[in-house]
Amino acid sequence: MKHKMSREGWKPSDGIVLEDAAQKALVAEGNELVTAGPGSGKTELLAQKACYLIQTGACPKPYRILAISFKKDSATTLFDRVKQRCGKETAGRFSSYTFDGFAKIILDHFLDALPTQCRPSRDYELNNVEMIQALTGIPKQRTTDALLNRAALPLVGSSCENTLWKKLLEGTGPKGTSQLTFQMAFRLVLYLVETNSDVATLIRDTFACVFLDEYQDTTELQYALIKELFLNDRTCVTAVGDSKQRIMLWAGAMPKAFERFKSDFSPKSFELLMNHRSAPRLVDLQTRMYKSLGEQPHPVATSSAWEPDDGKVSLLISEDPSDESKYLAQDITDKIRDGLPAREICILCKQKPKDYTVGLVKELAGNGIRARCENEVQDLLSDDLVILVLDILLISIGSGDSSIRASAEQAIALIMGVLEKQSAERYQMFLVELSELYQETYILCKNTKCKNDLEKVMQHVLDSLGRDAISSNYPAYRQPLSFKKLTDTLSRYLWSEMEEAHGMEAGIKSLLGDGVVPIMTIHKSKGLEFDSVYLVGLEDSAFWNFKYQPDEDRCAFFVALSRAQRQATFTFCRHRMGRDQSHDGINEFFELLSNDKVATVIRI
DNA sequence: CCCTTTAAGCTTTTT
DNA sequence: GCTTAAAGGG
Repeated sequence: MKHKMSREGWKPSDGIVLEDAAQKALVAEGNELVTAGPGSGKTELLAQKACYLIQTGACPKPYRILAISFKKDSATTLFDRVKQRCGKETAGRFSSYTFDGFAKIILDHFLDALPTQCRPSRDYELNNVEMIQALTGIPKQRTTDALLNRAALPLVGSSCENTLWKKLLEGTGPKGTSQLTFQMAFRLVLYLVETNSDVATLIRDTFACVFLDEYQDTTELQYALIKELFLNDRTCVTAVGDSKQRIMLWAGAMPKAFERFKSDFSPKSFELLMNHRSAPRLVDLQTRMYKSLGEQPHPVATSSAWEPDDGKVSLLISEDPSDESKYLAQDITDKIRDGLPAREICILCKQKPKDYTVGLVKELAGNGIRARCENEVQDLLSDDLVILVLDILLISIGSGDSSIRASAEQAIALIMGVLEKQSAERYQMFLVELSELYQETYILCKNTKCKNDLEKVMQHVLDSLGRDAISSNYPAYRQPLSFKKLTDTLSRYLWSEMEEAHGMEAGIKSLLGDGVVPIMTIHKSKGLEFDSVYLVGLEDSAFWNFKYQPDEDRCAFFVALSRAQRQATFTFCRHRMGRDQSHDGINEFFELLSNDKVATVIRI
């Protein structure tokens, strides 16, 4: 085992050199608030800080580090980075959860400590939307949440919100399976730690350090839990975020998140001043927006890999979407023919991406390039089991590379409860079973003639893995009908891809997004980066809310712009969606882009 | 059944 | 703000 390193002697791993502010934030003790603009390398900072805390003993054994993110994606990325930077052993004391994942673990662990009148059944179901709708008779999730939120735990009295809670806790089926919304589960956890000091102490004594990712998006409820658990003189809380990228206010993010953290946690504040992502000319435009985004203007350093004049911002003004589509399609096609991968390009919209890009998608298709709204398939493709099923199909037809084979093998071993260490003999047997599964699946795939056949292949794969075993490894698949939903949707999507792409291999790769230009909303693009970004529809009708939420819409524009590494293009059409378009309401963006030091205006 | 008025959606994640 | 769906009146 490696011995403890001294704090002074510790150096970032993999030859990473952190900027000054990041280095200071890394070694600082106590609570911290880090402002991390786009491309500032906050994942790197958090990963290195985790390594530092564990390797120097600043987070002493047996304490762990807890990182909380909003998306699964960010949670896994952060964990993987820690593993990559400082190895499995160190990562073993690093927990990376989403807010809801963290809450669920607490709920599952301490469920019995809840008072009986608000205790869900052990086998509670989470976010079973249809069931919750059926029980409440309310179609909209947000209305349900708003009503349920009014109830005071532990549900004394019989107000209508308490009755609704009780109805959902009583749940469905003969055994009375409770039906919880995510918000209910979260509130139960908050109640638990507020009222049960044993539970709260157990959690506090597990984690010495807490990281809060994308802190600007924290909701009131999430903040209450963090404060309850980790505002004390032993836990060090590091909040990392950027108020310039705060576009979730409308969905419940705390308007004064940073002020609250400052006054409650009295943190040391740091601001990262590098932008490792974008070229100088794009960064120049980003910093010109600081003032209107409520931040003190200050220089932002770019990566030395860029030339000072690198980066290009354009504003494309056209009469109608067909001109626009032709121009954009040509630009995108040129890039792809020059060797830029389709995934390095992104087409962004403020809203309704499908409506804004029908013409462009057709035009690109004419050039042999596929573009797709990621919003539709994202849910499907962020499901681990879906990816596993697709990987199994790929491997079976002989198209899975070694990394896919390895990750599938690992996942299947986990499902089947086979551990390599446990018994080499047992593992050998498992490998034989695995190759049989691939063999059988291959034969079924070969005879796939319609969507229905495809569904049967998937059912066979699921049966071979064992549905119960899958359920215990993938909690979302404990719910009835979830398997049917998977085979249903996945076979529908895959079959249409296979028809278009002529064949299963091409179909799967295409469904996975290989060679496809992504189209998405600005909101979905948060946290991502692309070589070239096209924002289609810089028009009043897309920014209709600007009058009422100018700050948030400025942030949206900033988020779109800051996704781009090399090129950002904004488009305005005088005529779209069957009516005339204006930009009076969002003229500040046009003034910015009309400055010829900043952008090139193209009129066609 | 048709016309008018009213209300909601638009931008989201999480096991 | 503007579109669409639901609800209400004749």
